[in-house]
Amino acid sequence: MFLTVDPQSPITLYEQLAASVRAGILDGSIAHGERLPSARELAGSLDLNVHTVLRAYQALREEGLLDLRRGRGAVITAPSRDLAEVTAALDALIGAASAARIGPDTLISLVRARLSSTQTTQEGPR
Amino acid sequence: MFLTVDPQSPITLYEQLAASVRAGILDGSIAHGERLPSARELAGSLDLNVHTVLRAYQALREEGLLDLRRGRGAVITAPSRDLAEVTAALDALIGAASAARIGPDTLISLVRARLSSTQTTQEGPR
DNA sequence: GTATTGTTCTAGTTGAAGTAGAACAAGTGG
DNA sequence: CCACTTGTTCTACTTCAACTAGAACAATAC
Repeated sequence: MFLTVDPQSPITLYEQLAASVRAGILDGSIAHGERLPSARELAGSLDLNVHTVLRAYQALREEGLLDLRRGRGAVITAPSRDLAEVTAALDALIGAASAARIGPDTLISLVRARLSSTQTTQEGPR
Repeated sequence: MFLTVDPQSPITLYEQLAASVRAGILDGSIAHGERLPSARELAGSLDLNVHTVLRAYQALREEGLLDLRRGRGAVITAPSRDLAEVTAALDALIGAASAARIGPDTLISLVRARLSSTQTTQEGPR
């Protein structure tokens, strides 16, 4: 399990951490049912404040990816997914954007616009 | 030309405005060579500060989408693109993500990760 | 020349993010 | 039962980017 964070990034620390966990869940490096390090522990090893870690954990819980309970810690509730199709679609998108000379910011804007115009499907297992 | 901004959005105002212009360029509602409203004018109609508008303009210039000059204003330097393939790829991605029950935040994270791992192609005309 | 418009500067406010420490409650494990 | 762990909640403070505000300035248009 490789959870990392870059203090220099413009993206907030808790968001980076959450993204790191999401990625781990997706690619299977963090398995369903697995327990994440305790907030205090992870805060220590990443040199973050406990509250920052907890904020990431709570964001993940709101997405239905994590189960948080006192005394027990943070347990993954979402299964790994088959990413083959998503990865393929993603590659196709990056390729098409590159061909059309569309920059990173523009592409992110496009994705966001499409996402917000669509009904947001709740994440996690049924 | 529909440039809008939502003060309630978590996304910064200047970034929203920049995204709005990028979208307009892409779909052709803002043509190559067209002149955007002056910063003061746009600030007035969007109820923003002049500096906020200028910040958006300057971001777009750094992306090679805009040409800024005193007295003349902001002129689009980037041509409209053929978005057919990009849109198709984007739809495919959204579909695949939805099928895999991947949420908006996770998808954005994925796209970002893919973008930063790839060489960022400079935007705009050659 | 005059008006327009981006550029640059100083200065202040606001709010989210992050840090810090403490007390508390629910669960674990002996 | 008891000690320990761990998330929850609370207050308080710092920091920094975003935003606002106003002014002076420089290049361009007409």
